[in-house]
Amino acid sequence: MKTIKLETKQIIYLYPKAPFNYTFNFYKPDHFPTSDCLFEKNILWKSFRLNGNNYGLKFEDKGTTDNPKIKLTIFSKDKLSTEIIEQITKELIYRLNLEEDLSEFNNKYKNDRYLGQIIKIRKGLRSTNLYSLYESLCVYFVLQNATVRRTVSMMENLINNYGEAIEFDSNKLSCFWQPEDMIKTTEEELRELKLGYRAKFFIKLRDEFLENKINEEKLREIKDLEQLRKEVLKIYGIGPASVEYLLFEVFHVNNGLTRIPPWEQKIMSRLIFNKDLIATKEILEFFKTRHKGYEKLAFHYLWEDLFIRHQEKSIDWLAKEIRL
DNA sequence: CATCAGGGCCCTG
DNA sequence: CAGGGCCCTGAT
Repeated sequence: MKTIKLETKQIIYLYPKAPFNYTFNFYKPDHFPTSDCLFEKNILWKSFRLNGNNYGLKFEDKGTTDNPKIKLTIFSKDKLSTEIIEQITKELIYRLNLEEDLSEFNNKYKNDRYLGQIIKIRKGLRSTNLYSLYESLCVYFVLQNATVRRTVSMMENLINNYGEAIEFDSNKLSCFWQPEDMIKTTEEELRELKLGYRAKFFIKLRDEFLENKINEEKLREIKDLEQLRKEVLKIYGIGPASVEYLLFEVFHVNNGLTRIPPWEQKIMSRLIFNKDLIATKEILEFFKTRHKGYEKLAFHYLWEDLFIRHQEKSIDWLAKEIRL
């Protein structure tokens, strides 16, 4: 894997719509570890690919929850044109969901028995995702039917074989591969990388992106939730479980929770009902009645808060559910 | 040494 | 719409 040094710097500032909690929107202890980002001392370094170019992003908090301001340093090989900077900015505003107005949600549930305390310390938490649609889909593939260790191993195999590495701001990070990096890749080759039955998903996904049959821009324009769901479910390898992640993380849809996968079921059973296992129907009903219109976002608040608390001080029952 | 479920999905009948 | 097959791994 070749390493590209990015030494040109460009600083810009991003102003998210308040409330926006910097730390809890960038610090994600629930995500499986990947070598494409690094979070330390409230700074996030992330490799970033746009239109075939590699960039290094460095995010720093320069504001408050009610008056948010993010300092972004873009590292690149060559000096960036104004157009490119605008393009990157626009893309980040979408992916980080910076224009989402959460005041109504945070106000509505500030006294909610389950969300109230969380909102108090983490208001402004929202659906954010620095990955492109293609990159997100690849992540959902390797999450399927696998525990953390296997997911990590599949991801590292893919990055080491098809990705690159960049060095910027004294950090070395790996970069996600893009569809064109897999142009000569065969299913057999992917099977050797221990991707198993998922191998054919990657081949089909590459082809559909290269033929522009999957177009992220066009999908973003679909405002009707059920139509969007129907459209993304057509993607080979994406079923009812992955589509829930996709709608919330990639397209920032806050409502419409329809399915709770087994692992989430166990954790929510304990967290909300203090029981070993509650029927998914009952969990869905919980969000539907209490947080109508914000089911997924409410789920996200509970989930993120739990994992942040776990990171700060280990929660025994949760530690047992995180299978390596 | 087997057998099996696991942060699911596709295909068949 | 139910159920079998699929890849690999660690647990039992």
